[in-house]
Amino acid sequence: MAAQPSSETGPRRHAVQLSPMQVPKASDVLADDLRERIIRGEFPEGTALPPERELVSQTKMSRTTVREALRILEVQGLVRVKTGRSGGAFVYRPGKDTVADSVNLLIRGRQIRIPALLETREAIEPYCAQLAARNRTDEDLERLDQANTDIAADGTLADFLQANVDWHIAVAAASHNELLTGIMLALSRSIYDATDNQGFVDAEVRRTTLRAHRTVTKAIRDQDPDAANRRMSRHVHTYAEAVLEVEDRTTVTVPET
Amino acid sequence: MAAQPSSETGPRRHAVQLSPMQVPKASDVLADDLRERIIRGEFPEGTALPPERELVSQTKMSRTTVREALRILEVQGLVRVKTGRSGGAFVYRPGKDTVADSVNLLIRGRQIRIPALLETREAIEPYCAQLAARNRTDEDLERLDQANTDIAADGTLADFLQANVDWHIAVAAASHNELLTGIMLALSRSIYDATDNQGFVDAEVRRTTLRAHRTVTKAIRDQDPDAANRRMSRHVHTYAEAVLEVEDRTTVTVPET
DNA sequence: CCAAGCATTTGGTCGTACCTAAATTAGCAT
DNA sequence: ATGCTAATTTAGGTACGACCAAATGCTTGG
Repeated sequence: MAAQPSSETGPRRHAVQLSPMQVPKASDVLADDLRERIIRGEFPEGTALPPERELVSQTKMSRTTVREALRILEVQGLVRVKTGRSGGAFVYRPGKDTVADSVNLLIRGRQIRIPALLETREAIEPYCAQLAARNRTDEDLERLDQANTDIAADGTLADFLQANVDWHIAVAAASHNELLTGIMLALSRSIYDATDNQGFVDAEVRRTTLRAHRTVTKAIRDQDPDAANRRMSRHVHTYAEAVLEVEDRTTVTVPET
Repeated sequence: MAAQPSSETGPRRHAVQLSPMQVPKASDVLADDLRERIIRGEFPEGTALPPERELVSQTKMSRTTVREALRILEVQGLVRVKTGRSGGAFVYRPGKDTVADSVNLLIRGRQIRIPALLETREAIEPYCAQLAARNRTDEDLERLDQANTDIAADGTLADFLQANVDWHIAVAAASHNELLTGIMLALSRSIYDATDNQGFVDAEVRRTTLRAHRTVTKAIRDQDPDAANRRMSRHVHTYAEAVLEVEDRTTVTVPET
């Protein structure tokens, strides 16, 4: 059909030059369009997109295509699909969960080591605490205190770790920076998973943690950004060192392949 | 068919109690399985999954289902699909791009403001510089120098911004922490987009930027983590203030809906 | 008035047919 | 023999059409 350039010496019938020709997939086109509208806020959160068959008749695409488009958006966390009558695809603004998921994928797939996780945390959390000290509201303080009492309560290991994570997240939330909060959320989940069956958390660690949290919380309450930063920095650094020490002792077994 | 509990006063035929029953979607099951295998490294990067029709006969699922599963993995960046003979789904390890994409979604969808972006950068980059000073190799230094000469060259605005981003990414890369690098990659892209048509970059800004980059680069070369952290902190903070100043002046027009 | 059962809406799965893209192979002309 | 063209083959992309399963709403009988 088309005249190919064949080679430099070939007889060029026409001087037309075409780029390699990119034919986007129909489902991507639909997905891109819907995504753009969702992000622009054209549909408020929670509204239902038209049912699949309706979209079919509107777009003149096949149902297969429409469904693939919806699936793409679902994976990206832009819609949630419910079955049944008055079901359908409901619009959600992209959330921190999506970021957390992809970070987790990165971590697991690239075999990111715990040290790297802890380093990242050391980078982010002190600044979070600093911002928290500047921007915290009274509700933020309540959440922090709640997490601290949960930590103080002698519960199971899982309880302790959860309360621990809650506190760190609360600090991030108190920074009132959604992006930082999202990243911390992702990190926390992964650090939790990595630290879970690492059983180095004894009573001593718990007490130390609680004390550190209290001092940081106080700095945040007193709106002392500098102290908050410094103390948090110290805390996460100490924690990291403790974890790494255990790591080194346990690194005999590398579960690979 | 099934005996419903109907109400508390109803005649319970049997004492059996069932949880609300969650039936995972077939495509999700397949996707989960494949994802798990990919992440575990069962298939080395670049290998082709069996063709769709082959998967159909293996899994006894319909082609629709198989295709949806593949689409999910594609969106998550775990496979790339090529058409044509000897095409198919090729395995890729999850990369930083995926994280960058989701961060961008979060930023655009949640209308994250530039200040929040800059704050996040202020949190991460100094520590990146610190790690870079500790872990940098000679190749890292080469990339940094290259970016700096690119910045020095009097090019277009886009050229300058690109070179600027390259340098910051190079710093992150020199930290040899893939996670931090991934996050910085995502941030840079977004900051680039946000700063692009903000036209506050004049010759003065360029000169200041170059000077700051040089001092940080020197600290990294000299393997002085403390200085690297301090100087980078100063640099990004200054830059942030400059951007915010322009922001305040320009905030007259808020292009919304 | 209320609950059991039916009907409807809407997503989920399946199967088949056909189109299109890309690589290989066969064929034809020089 | 060479080199271009055309057919073939393999794979994904799209389109219908049918039917299943779940959730809700509606109706009807008590």
